[in-house]
Amino acid sequence: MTVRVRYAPSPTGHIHIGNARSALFNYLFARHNNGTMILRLDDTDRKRSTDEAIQSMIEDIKWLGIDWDEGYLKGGPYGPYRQTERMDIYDRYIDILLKEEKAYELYYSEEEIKEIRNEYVKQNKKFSYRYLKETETEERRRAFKENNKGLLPAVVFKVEANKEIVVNDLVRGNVKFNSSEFSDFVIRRTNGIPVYNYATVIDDALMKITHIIRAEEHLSNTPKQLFIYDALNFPHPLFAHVSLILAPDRSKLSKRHGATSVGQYRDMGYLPEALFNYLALLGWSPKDNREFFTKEELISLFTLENVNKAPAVFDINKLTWMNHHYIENLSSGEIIKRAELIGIDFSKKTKEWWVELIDVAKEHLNTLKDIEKIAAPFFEELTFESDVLDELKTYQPVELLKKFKENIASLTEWSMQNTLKTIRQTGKELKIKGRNLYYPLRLAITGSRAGLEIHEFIYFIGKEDTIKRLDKAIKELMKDA
RNA sequence: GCCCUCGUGGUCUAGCGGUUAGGACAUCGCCCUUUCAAGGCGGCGGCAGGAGUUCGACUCUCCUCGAGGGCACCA
Repeated sequence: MTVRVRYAPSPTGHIHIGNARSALFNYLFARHNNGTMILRLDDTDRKRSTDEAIQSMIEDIKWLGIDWDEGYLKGGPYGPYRQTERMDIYDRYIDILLKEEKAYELYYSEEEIKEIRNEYVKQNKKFSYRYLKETETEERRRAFKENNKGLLPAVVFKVEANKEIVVNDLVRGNVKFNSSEFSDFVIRRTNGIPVYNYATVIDDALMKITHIIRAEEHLSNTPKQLFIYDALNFPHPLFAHVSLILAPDRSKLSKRHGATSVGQYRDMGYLPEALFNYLALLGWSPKDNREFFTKEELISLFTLENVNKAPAVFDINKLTWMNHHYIENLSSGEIIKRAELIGIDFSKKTKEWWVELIDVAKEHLNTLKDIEKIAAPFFEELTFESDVLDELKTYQPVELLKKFKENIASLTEWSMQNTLKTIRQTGKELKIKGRNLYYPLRLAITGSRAGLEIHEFIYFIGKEDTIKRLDKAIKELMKDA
């Protein structure tokens, strides 16, 4: 049996981190088993599934490094792969269910149902479509047709009472439900569009999906889907319900927690290989103490047995640490290429200048965006925040700055090595060393507490600018002396 | 309310009846006699609780508690 898995997002914009991990697990599982990865668009929510939304979803998934063999944009033997293009197929099976009396048509509008349901809730009575159907009159049917032009009666699936149903789940074992916990449910709306729990079954069955790997939030609805499999005599697929990714406060990761989409992480300067690696390790473990894996290694190691049952908190700190590692291992040229892709501007200096800068700045970069932070002082006038100035004063650095200016001015051969030598030389002459030597120079020349090593910074801004900056700092310090 | 799932340090995890409970991120300290950062070394910190079963439970069973998810003409 060849493995066939699918990623079936509802394209409503950028891919959510949780969905991205589902896609990732499907992808790894497919590749590990030499199976087929299918991309299907569950776009029955027409309001939200715009063309732009589909575009950014495709961009995100490709950027992350996930590709697929069959489906949207690729075609295949079981198409079309967009639910909105499969309406005739859904209708065909609706007809079968209706004919076999496994479903029924209900002549109530959505609004009417809502009202009735509210009424029932108020009276503490249990709502059921079945009762409505049993008490439905010929008169109501006639009235529905007359009053609801263009609308069809809803189609409701009949749930048989008191049947045990088990979800065969590869990560949770056999999860048992009793059908009496469920009541009849709508499978086709009055507007003719089928509902998720129905459409997904038709698609998964017809597309011969063997393993459904998806988030745990779907587990409780799986019995409903299994009822439909059974009603249509479709063989059950195997399931793998993967735990949710949680925010630091242990609730479901949502917009109020900050960045939650793949696109946002790309724009913040995270590398796809870092996100890929990090996400793979969230809820899955190779049972090994290593942390860094290439895509190929993950593919060869990935199995569903090693998927974790407990939900996992998304930790941006660890992602950032991982990202730093991946950036540091890229060549400076490659880093620039990647950074250009997210719109970082390299036009103010030559390519050579940037490569040289990034060669030494690499180890400071947590994200690609940090390049802007590190480069900013080169393009901005030197200014002093009052607290930085106060701190600088505590070193009483005027003599040091003057001496250093003198030494740097007489430096003939401009190199990183020599700027460092000049600092040491100045220190020796004044008998200052360590933090007392380097830190005031850093504060005076950059106006900032962090960044490149100070001799590197001096090298990159050049002699003239260094002297100008020293003058400015000295002037600032003398002001209220 | 009903149903389902889960529970190892702050976080991600290894462990599948006998371990000084291992690793990583974060945090703290030290070192790198040259700063911040990076790096190296080290420290703090954990089996949710209670009953069983067993010579012996993080590991097996039950209960409690806690967390999350589902119960839509959303997906």
